[in-house]
Amino acid sequence: VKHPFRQDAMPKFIMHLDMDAFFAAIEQRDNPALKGKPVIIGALPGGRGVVSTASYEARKFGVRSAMPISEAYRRCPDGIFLRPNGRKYVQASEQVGEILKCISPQVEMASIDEAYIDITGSIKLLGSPGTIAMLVKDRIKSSLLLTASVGIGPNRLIAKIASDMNKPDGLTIVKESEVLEFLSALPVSKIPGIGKKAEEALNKLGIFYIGQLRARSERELISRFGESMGGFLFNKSRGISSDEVGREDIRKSISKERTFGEDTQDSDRLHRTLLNLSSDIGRTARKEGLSGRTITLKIRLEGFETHTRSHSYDTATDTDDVIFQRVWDLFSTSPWTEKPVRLIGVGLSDLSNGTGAQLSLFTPAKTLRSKKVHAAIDRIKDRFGKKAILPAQAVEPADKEKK
DNA sequence: TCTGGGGTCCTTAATCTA
DNA sequence: TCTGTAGATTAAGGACCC
Repeated sequence: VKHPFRQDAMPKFIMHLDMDAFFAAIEQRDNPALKGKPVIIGALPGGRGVVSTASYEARKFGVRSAMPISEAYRRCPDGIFLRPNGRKYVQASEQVGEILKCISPQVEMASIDEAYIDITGSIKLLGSPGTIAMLVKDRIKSSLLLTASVGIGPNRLIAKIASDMNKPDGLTIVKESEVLEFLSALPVSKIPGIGKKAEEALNKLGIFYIGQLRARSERELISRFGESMGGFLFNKSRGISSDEVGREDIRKSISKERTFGEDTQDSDRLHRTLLNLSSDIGRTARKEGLSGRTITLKIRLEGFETHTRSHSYDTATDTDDVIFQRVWDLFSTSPWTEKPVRLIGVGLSDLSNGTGAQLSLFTPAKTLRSKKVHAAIDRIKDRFGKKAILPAQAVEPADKEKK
């Protein structure tokens, strides 16, 4: 029997686990004086910055993630404001990962506080999806002293929306047969990927709930929102989404940025900051064995006016000096060198492994010889993906012959 | 309200190239 | 060889996520 989610296989059981107020909960766990108190992790009041995580006590005051810290302080002046302790959170996240790997080998940490687990194969061994969810929650509670909310559904979309239904310490299971009914009455903004702008655009068309979205034709959605977004909306409104878990993603870019305490025009300071950001990027790149050929300068002026300038070179780099020299070149030829700067940032992209030569050095396929080179390159692309680098030795002969 | 830092992906337009 | 075009690539900006 065909069903709407997979034509060629039995439905899976996908679990999404979301740690509750993760950063704040860790701080409360490790400092009993914070228990039961409104704890706000992020920038400190008085500075420029936003809330990263608010404890549930702080949420009662209307404090939310991504809220400017000044606003959070206005709403909750007696809150306890703390800077994040990243290392501690990474460690806790890894511990969560270890617990999940005992349940199923198919675990994907989607962020520091979220994971997808394919539990389809674990049911025979461990019991029903509900039993497995309780097992996970209990282990996290007893060994880490933290709570998590869990959603289970036939694919990633349903699992993710479900985990958000009953926070904190929640558990929501959506059977395949219940998917459409489950989605119908939810606001369109519950679909991950629909933010403020997309929600406004849909509301303008009289679409507020996922059920109303489903009532629109694919043709209409594509004509209004374009091929990509239209197809996305059409599928998600029907609960259609991937059920693959565990695809490790390769990083596509490295970036570092700094917001100044107050806007600055001090070119020495900008120079120093770019130098520091460049060497941070170089360090990260070398640590991960990556180098990049595209450099991006990001600049935010007074009034949040944001610009980027980028340039792609034909050689990739992971070296502090080269990154700096390239980004300085972009900065000094940019038109905003005189204006007060709020933020400055550096990015490295079009990444490849190691410091080797790039695919972009290809010679034109005009001769038989270069066709051979192309065939070799295609084989490498097939095997390693189109971003694969060509070992230096493999490039050089073609290069020499060309000259 | 006054907006961090680290990412990913999408769109659009111009240009290059197979 | 000429011409036309589909498809990459580059650059800039923005939406979105945690």
